[in-house]
Amino acid sequence: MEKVQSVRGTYDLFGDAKRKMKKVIATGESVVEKYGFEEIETPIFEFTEVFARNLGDTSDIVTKEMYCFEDKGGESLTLRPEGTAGVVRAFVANGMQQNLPVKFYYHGPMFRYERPQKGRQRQFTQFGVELLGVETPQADIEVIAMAYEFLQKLGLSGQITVEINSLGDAESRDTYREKLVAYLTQHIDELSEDSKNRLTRNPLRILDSKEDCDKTVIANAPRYADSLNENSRQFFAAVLKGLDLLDIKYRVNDRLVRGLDYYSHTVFELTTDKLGAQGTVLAGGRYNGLVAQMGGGDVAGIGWACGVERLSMLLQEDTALPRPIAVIPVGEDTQETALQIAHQLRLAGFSVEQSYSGNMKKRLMKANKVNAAQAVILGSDEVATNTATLKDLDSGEQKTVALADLIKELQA
RNA sequence: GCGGAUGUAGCUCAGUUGGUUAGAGCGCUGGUUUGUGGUACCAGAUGUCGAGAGUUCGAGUCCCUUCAUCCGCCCCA
Repeated sequence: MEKVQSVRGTYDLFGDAKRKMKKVIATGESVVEKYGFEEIETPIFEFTEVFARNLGDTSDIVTKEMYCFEDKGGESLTLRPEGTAGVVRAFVANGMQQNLPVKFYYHGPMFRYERPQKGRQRQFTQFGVELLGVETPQADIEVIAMAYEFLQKLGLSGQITVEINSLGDAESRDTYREKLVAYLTQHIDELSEDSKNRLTRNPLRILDSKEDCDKTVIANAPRYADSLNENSRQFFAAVLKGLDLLDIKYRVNDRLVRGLDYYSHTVFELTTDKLGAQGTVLAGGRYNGLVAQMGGGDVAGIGWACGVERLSMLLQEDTALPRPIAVIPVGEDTQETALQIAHQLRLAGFSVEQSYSGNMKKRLMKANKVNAAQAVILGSDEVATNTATLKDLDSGEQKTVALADLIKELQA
């Protein structure tokens, strides 16, 4: 075995990094369940078309980032690059239109063949929510509020900016696209090479280009808001009003367009400046056409997903494990008693570390290393009198207690 | 996919214009007498110097290739 390293862009997760990710997911679950969301688990791979057809032929995810493979039956399959398409597919496949609204959350690995950087892996974890069957702005408000509360509970709201925009309905989007393309075509010589390409492929993306020459052109570009029709305008206003009512701070960014084709109306991103170029930590939007596109009828949808690794990298403090109780036998003839006591304490709900070898000094050192709060010391003297020495490892104080009272003492 | 930087013990890093047995701190192991840790002191182990080829009497140091990480672009969570 020569290649012991993990494949590019993948990581072994353990220790503090793993604990932080668990904390992010557990926090997300507890928040989202209060809003009535239930967990769904869909397969980690799907027929390639599920992603190819629905994310948009022009998106980079589809054109160059998917892990596609053929199985032994000759089917083209793809490791999921994002969560929404799979959940919507499951929604349609299981006929869930009968019982709207449907609220799901999920978490698990996603795969994208990209160049790795900090906060960007080829296998990464997303936690996301999907709310299907609600057309009113109330859904947008609730879903954003949920995202906001989630980051608040993680202690991150202070370093996060909420950016929001509206792409409007299909009509508004088409109107704007035409206007924008017309404008940009006049200035095509001033655009960067990348943007010249995007002009035919995905012109909206030019709006958030980081190239200076693009920025100058964009500064005078037609504004998205001016292309929104009355319906779209009212919808967006209602969403913003709701956020105001809930005291959620946001910034309207009319350059914000999302990468995937299925978005309409509200789109939003929660970003930080602490992760370099990978500042987007949670993002989502409304996707009213997606269910119909998969043959599930006219059902509205909205959702978001967050990068669990990115969020956990923002968590400052090390996540502490619960402090165990160390059970320490002294001498050979006390081992069996120690085994029994450790077992009883565990049955009583305590977290117990048995040191497996060494003299008393060694075992106390190990107790210290696992951050034990108390040590139950069992020597032949103690065993002979049915007692144990209970030592507080913070203060160093110790006392003799009867074995019968041990659990009561530890609970105090 | 494009541009740039980096790669030396478990971790963070030092290593002088190429010159003999490659270093530090932290961590780890053992000890400072037999049943008392977290502090202190003493001792010890650990590296195919990312991998491969090359130049040279001699390469951790120079050239090339490759792999990986980091930064930026693209894109995105």
